[in-house]
Amino acid sequence: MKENGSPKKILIVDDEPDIIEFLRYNLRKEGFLVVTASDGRQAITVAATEKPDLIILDIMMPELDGVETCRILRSMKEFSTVPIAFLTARDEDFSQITALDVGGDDYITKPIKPRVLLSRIGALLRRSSILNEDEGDSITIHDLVIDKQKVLVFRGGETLEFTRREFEILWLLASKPGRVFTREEIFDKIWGNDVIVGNRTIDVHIRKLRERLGENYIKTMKGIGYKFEF
Amino acid sequence: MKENGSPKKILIVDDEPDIIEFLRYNLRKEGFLVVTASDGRQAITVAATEKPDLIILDIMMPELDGVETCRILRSMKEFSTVPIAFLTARDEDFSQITALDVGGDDYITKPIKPRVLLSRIGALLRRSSILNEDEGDSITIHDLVIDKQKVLVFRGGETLEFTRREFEILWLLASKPGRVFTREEIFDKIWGNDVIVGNRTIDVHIRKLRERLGENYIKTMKGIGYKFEF
DNA sequence: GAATAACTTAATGCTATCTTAATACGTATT
DNA sequence: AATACGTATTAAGATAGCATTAAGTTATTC
Repeated sequence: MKENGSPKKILIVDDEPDIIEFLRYNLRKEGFLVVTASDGRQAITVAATEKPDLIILDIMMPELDGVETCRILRSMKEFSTVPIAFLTARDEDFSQITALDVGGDDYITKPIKPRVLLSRIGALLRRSSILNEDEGDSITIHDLVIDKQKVLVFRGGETLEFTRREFEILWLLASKPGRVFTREEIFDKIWGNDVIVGNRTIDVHIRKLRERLGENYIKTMKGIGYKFEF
Repeated sequence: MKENGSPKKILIVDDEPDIIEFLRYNLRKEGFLVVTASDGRQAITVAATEKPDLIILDIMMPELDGVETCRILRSMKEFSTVPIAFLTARDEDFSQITALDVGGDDYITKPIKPRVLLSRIGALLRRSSILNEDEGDSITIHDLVIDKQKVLVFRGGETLEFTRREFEILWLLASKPGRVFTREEIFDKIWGNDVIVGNRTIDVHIRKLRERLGENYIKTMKGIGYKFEF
């Protein structure tokens, strides 16, 4: 499975060297960059410096267990949306509820089948939000500078703030000015296949965007979709 | 979620009666017509007689598996464009690549969550519009550039806008310049089999097109149809 | 863990777009 | 020339699709 953008970096956190090696081998083979840590504390420092696109956390670890590590990572701004998968032995599944509660996105049970692992990882990476893609840091169009790193929009001297969803939609539309995005496309890219939101949700976000941006940037093409234009 | 046209017919193909019943129940509840088959061979005959609007195929089946069934269906003219979704257990994901290769439009993983299922199906059914086809981004003929991504037509410096229907018709005609499209063909491609519109509707759209485009692009072939020409 | 912000849903209203229908036009055929 | 057939034109009617608002949920923050 070839990815399109730059290779994704995956952080593996486990105290058993065998597991780490197994995962590293399989992930490297598929073109992922792999960094590792052997406990929670280490995981946090490695994560901070390496900025992985996805984190695989063993639940059972000395020092700081996976669940706690996840909680801490999630509390850090830069990891609030990075996909985190838990690794768990088949039977200690008490963890599933807690794990997902604490902001994990998936759990993978040992023994690990490579194909399953890769498919899950694929799904998680696809799901990851627009904001996590590394391509392009800012877009400048007309009088706007849309800065993805800062999640801010500048116009003249003023600075406009948007919420996450609003910004994601704006970024998507502005990434190809003039091109029309259908609602389907927008749902796909912003929400992915797992979350289902009602039909009017998107309109509300568009309205919020227009409220702050003015009426002249996002155009409705009735029956077709929305586009960015000035 | 109310549908507009006539109720859509969905063919479910699975060898497990439980799954069939589960799907049937959930789809019926949403107003779909449901027909079923328990293996690939049966699926093909049922499809031929029932002419479903969408097909859900289990991958793992005795006799003829989902992938093969899909390949056969796709080779039949009437099913070359009908959306086909694959059903697959979470872990047997080797199929994903093959499945999409062979002409499947989506895969749905078991266990099936009704809301996800319905949203996917909705997306697949909506997708069947000219504007959503991926093929071809723009057509250049004579002095026109017809841009499907932007849903715009450029001529010299000017930009011409069209509504959805207008653009769809223009795109259709311009996709094979010189060739005559009968009214029936146009109805088929633009409106599909479910919506029925009166036969003056098309004239009105043609007129709108000519109004913006000028008289020299779309030619009426009396008693035959319309064609794009300059 | 209460307060605040963000997101989603739901209800209602609006209007561009689509469709219909009524009439006019053109051109073959008798 | 009269008829028939198919298309053009127009304006009015219907509707799909979007906008807007407020209220309800769910996340975040302090």
